[in-house]
Amino acid sequence: MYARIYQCVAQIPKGRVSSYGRISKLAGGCSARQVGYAMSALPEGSEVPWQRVVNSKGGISPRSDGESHQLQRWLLEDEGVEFGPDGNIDMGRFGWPEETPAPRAAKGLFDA
DNA sequence: AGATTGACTGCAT
DNA sequence: CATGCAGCCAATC
Repeated sequence: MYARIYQCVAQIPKGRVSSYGRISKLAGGCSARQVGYAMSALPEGSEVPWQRVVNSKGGISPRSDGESHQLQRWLLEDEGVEFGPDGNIDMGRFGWPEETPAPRAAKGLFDA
């Protein structure tokens, strides 16, 4: 069912993250909710890097667990993803796909 | 079968 | 800049 979503999530390169909305579009035009729903329904032993899926703010959405979101952040940091002071990820650097306006600042960050 | 919820998103106030 | 509301599609009750 969610195979499409899981597949898209699995396509996220290591050290990158994507938002529900993007995944939903990549998944075939579903809604972001279905992505989140799929994540909630995601089995524990899944090979799907659900941790790379974040909200539009590039941050982690607190779910029912209350602790898993911290684990998610930990996993992302372990992959090389850098979190901002607001607990958000720089979509200009780690966002995937890089369809962001890519301000010249982001380019500099890449080189930096 | 109808109503409600859901790890969301974007625009409007 | 923070809160509110409507849209989205699918699953669960």
